[in-house]
Amino acid sequence: MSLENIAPPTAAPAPSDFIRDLVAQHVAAEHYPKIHTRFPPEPNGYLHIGHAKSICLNFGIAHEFGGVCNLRMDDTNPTKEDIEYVESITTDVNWLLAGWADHCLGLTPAQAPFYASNYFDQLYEFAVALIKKGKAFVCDLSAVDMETYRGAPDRPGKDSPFRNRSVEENLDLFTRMKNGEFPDGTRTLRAKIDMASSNVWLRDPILYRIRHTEHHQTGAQWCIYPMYDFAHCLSDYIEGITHSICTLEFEVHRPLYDWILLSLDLPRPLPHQYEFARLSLGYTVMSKRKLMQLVDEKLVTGWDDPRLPTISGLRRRGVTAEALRNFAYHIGITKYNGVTDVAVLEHAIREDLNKRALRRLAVLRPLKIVITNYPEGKTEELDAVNNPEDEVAGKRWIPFSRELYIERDDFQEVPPPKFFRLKPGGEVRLKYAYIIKCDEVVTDAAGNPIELRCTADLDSKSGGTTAGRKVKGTIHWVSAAHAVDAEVRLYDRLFTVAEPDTEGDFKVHLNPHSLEIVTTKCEPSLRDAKLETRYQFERIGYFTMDKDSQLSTNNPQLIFNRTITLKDTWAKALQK
RNA sequence: UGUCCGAUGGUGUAAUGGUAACACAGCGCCCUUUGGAGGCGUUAUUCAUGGUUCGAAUCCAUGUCGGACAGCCA
Repeated sequence: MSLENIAPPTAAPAPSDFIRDLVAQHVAAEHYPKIHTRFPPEPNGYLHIGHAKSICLNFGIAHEFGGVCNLRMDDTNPTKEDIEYVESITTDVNWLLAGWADHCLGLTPAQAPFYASNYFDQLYEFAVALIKKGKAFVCDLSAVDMETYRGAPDRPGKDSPFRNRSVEENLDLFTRMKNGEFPDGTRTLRAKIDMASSNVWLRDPILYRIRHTEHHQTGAQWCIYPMYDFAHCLSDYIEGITHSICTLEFEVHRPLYDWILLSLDLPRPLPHQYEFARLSLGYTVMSKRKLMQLVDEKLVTGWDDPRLPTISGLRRRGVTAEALRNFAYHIGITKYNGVTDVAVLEHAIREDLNKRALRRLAVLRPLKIVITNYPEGKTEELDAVNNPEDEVAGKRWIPFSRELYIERDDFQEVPPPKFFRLKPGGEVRLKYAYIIKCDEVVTDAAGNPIELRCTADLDSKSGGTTAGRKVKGTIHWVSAAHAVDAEVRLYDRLFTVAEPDTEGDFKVHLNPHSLEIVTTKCEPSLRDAKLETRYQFERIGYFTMDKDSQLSTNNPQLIFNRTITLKDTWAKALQK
C-alpha cells in the first residue's frame, strides 16, 4: 500500500456554525489584526451549564482562530453582586478551560479577570463626551413618569421635558450626580435618540443611574453606576473585543450598542455584537433567579448541589470538564430557541466516564449469600481489570471468601421471564470469580429473603477447567468480611417534568426522590479512593468521591456521589 | 394588533442553488465474565401556498406558528 492511501488520523472536525463562519470570513479578509472575544458574566450568581455553552463558544473561537478571550466581570450593578460570585466564576471558568484553552484566557497584567468596574473612570469620560456632543441629557423624571413617557412597543413615547437642557446645564448636573448631591432615583443620564422609535431600547435609554451603594470592587468611590447598554459596548471597545457574542434577548439592544459607539466617533475597528440561542435543558431550570430561589429556600444544599445544572454542581457530581465541552460541541450554535434533551448531556457524560472510570465492585442494597462448599476462614485474592477500555489502567486484587453480599435486585424468588440473574436452583457467574448455584433461600418471618445458601463450581474461576462454561448472567458481589461501608448519594432528575418552568410555580414539579442515600458495601480497594478519580461501580453506574468524605480521621467515612447510572436495558424491558 | 428574530425526523444540529446528512433517543440483531461498552442494521425530516430556476431546505412574495423587547437588572 502506498503512503498516500493511508488515511490521516481522524481529527475531530472543527465545529461550524453561523458565528464561526462569520469569524472565518473576517479572518480571511484580514478584518482584524487578531480575533478577540470575551465571556462577560455578571457576578450575581453561580455559573451554570448554559454559561458553559457560552464559554465553549467564546473560548472555542479564540482557540480555533488563534485569538484571545477575556474573562470579564460585568459588574455595573452593585446591589445584586457579591465577591463570592466573582470567586466562583473564576474557579469554574478555569476548571472548564484547563488542558484545553488556558492559553486563550485573556487576563489583566496582574493575572486577574477584567472588570467593567475597572472602566468606571473612562466610562464617565465617555458619558461627558456624549453630553458635549448634545447626545445625552440629565433627566429629572421619576421612575413612574419615565414609564409613562416611554410609551409601549406599539405606541410611541414622548419627549422628556428635560430633553432640551443646555450642554452646560447637563454637564453641571451630571457632575453633581457624580458628586453625590442627589438621592437615589431623582435623576438619570439619558441618551438622546428617538422617543418614537419602533425599538423601545432606542427611546432615550438611561445611561447612568444614582445608587448610593458600595461596590464590591470600587467601594464607596462611586454613587452613579452605568447601565448595561452603556457599559457593555464600551468595555468591549476598551478591551479591543472584535466579536461580542451574547444571547438572543439582546438582539433588540444591538442598535443601541452600535449607536453608542458610533455617536462617540471612536477610532475603528469597532466591536460588533452577534447573538445565539441560550441553552435550555430538559428536566431542569436554568435561570439564575430560579437557581437562587432553590438555594435560598434550601430546597437544595447549595449552589454546588450535585442535582443542580450549575458548573460547580456538575463538577461535584463527577461530570468532567471534557464531558461538558463535548456536550457543548454536540448541541451546536443557532438562533433557534429549542429545548435540548437531557439524554444528550447524559450521553456525553457516559461516553467520557466510560473511557476514564476505574471499575470497582460495590453492592448498593446487600443480600447475604453463603457459599456452602467454600472453606470457612479461607480468603482468595482474585484478579480484576481496572478498566477494559484502557489497558494502561492495570489490575487490582479483590478478596473472595465464604460469605458475600450480592445486590438484592440480582435475586428473584419468582423471576419474571428472561430474568437471567440468580433464582432458586439457578446459576449465575460472580464477576471475576466462580459460577454459583442457589440451593436454598432463607427468609424472615414476612417471607423476604435474608440469606441465600449457594454452592460454587470451584473450577469455574478464570483459568479453571470450567472457566469457559456459559451461564447467562454475571453479577457483582463483595466479600462480607472485607467490605468497607460507604455512604452513597443517588441523584435523580431534580424535576419530574421536562419543562418545569413553562407556567406556574416551577417548584411544584420538584422531584421528591431526587436524592436517595444508601449505605453500600464496597470492595476494600475503595478505601483508597481519590477525590479526582472517577469510578464505575460495575453494573450500577459512575461514581465519584464527595468532598464531604472524612478521610483523615481514624474512623474514615467514605461518601460517593452517583454521577449517572449505566444504561439499563433490562430496566427498560421490565417497564414494557 | 408595533419592531426584530426564528421554523429541517421524537430531540438537537448539518447541507451556504446541485443525491436532505450527523448525533442523541427509539426499535431489531450480533458480541459480551458489566443486561455496560462495542459492532451491524432499521424507523422517521425540509411550516404552508405561490413564484424565480434546468434544478430550491437554501432566493423572492404572502400567510401560519413560535420567541424576544415596554427595569433607574444584565
